[in-house]
Amino acid sequence: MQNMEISWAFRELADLLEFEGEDFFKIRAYRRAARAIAGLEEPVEEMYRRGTLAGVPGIGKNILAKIGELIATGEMKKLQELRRKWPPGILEVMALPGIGPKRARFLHEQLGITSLAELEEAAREKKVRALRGMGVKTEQEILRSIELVRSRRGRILLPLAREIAGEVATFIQDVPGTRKVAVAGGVRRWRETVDEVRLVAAAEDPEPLLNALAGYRRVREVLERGENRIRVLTWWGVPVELEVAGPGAYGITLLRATGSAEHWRQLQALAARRGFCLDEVRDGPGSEGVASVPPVPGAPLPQEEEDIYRRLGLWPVPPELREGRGELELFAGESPPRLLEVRDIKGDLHVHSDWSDGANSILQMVQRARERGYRYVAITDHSRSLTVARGLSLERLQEQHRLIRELNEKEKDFRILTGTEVDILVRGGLDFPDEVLAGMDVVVASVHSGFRQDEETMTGRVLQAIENEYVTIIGHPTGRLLGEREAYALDLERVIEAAARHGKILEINSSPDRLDLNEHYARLARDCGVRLVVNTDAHDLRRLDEIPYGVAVARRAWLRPEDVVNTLDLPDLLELLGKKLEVGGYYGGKNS
DNA sequence: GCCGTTTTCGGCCCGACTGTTTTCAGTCG
Repeated sequence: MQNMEISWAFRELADLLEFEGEDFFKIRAYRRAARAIAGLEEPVEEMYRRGTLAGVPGIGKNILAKIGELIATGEMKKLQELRRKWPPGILEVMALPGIGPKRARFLHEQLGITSLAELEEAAREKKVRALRGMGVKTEQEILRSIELVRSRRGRILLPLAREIAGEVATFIQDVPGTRKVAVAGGVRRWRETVDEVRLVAAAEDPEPLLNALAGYRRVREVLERGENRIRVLTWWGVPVELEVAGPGAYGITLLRATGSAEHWRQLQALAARRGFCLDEVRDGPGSEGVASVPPVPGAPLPQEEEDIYRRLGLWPVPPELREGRGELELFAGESPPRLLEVRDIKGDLHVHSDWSDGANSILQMVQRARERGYRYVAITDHSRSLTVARGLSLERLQEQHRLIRELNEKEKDFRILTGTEVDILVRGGLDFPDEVLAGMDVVVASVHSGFRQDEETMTGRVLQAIENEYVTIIGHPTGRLLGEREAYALDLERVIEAAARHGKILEINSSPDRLDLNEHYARLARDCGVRLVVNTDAHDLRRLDEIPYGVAVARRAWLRPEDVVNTLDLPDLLELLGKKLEVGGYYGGKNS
């Protein structure tokens, strides 16, 4: 059993117990265990067998026993009981913004609500507003939330999609007859969210591969099947489509299956102008290899994507850029553009530690950053107002910075930058006074409160932060949480314009549920002369490794290394930040 | 539920906001 499945089981257990009104701390313990399991780097099964699982914080006697049960039987009795007891739809109701366990329970008791559809009907019939403690506003809010949930239904975040794609691809790779297999579709293009996983394989005979996938243990049902294509619904509720191409048609099949549809259409048009024909590879015998770019007499059929691009007079277009937004022109020049790559990143300027709500110590985060090949990392814990995140008081902040200066004296070839993620307060202004901010290397200013303010107010808050001379970076500028929370009302064009004017850096937050700024605004910002930074906002070691998600956003925004400040070497970065290079002693604030 | 040179029992996550009330319950970050 995979870590993810075990983690999910505990999450579901926690959700159902919450609906039942079980003790808050017990629920939190299950959630913590779920997170801990998801964050493990080794397979839980192995750790369980070796006896090392008991040492993981958050996993005690009881949870360990439940994990043992899951590993041995594939089931958890307690969870099964709860699943029998409550209809599955109640969890969706409880997940609605504004609806928690109490209200979900209340709606269930009063109106017999067991699903979103039933809740929607009740709200439309104005039955919700009649309940004690609810009114017209709540009812309308419920209808709006249901609509939002509907619009994103079936879409999943990239990390899960990549995990599914990787697992199924590995499985197909091992099927006898498979020559090669690749991930295609939106996953390969690094889209923010996807609604399916697409794979392309090369084999002489598609049959064994299609059969294998149809019988794969994580496949719930076969949705469609053709001669060389199969679409299945997986255990995760995500459709997976596998297309098998004959060896001669692999490249073109992969190209088409990667998309986007618009990119493919433009390629076809370009091919037509050059007297080629990019055909669909169709189902059915005889179609393999017909897939064409044929008419260069004597030339071999292009086997790989790259060959097809070259035949069309283009540099191979990286998958992230294949959106039909002008990339063909970009890659038609004398030399291909040099886009940002993960290996260009020399440090992370937004990282949390266990001084606030991070899970790991400064030294652990630094060690991991070193392992990634970074030359610097900024420790930017939360500021004092964010009490839920154990925001640092002035005293603790200064203590932390003293510690960092000491640590830096021992570090060679690496620099820990002092910093803060300072709250942009509800009524404007920052959570630390200027003279404190002045003494730090990196000041990330972010909004964590008052999300529902109107656009004018919110934009004013952010502009005020940009105008503060000690702020270096605006963190996760729009505050969106993919699939959970819309961006707050913000006039981003004014923000970008102000950032350009004041020389402030805008963040591309790599957290896969944020990706904030998104590719469109990142590109706009760059075009307006704003520098960007790709940060992880990591709260634990593993999340330091999420940098490729942010880099993918940057690439989809066509950013080059020089557009992104954390590709700079330390001296150049410090110069940009207006800081001196020498180690220690540069913490010049009044409070040092 | 987990955890512990403050404890094997009693802490763990608190303050603000919202919509509903007319003093508060529920939700959220």
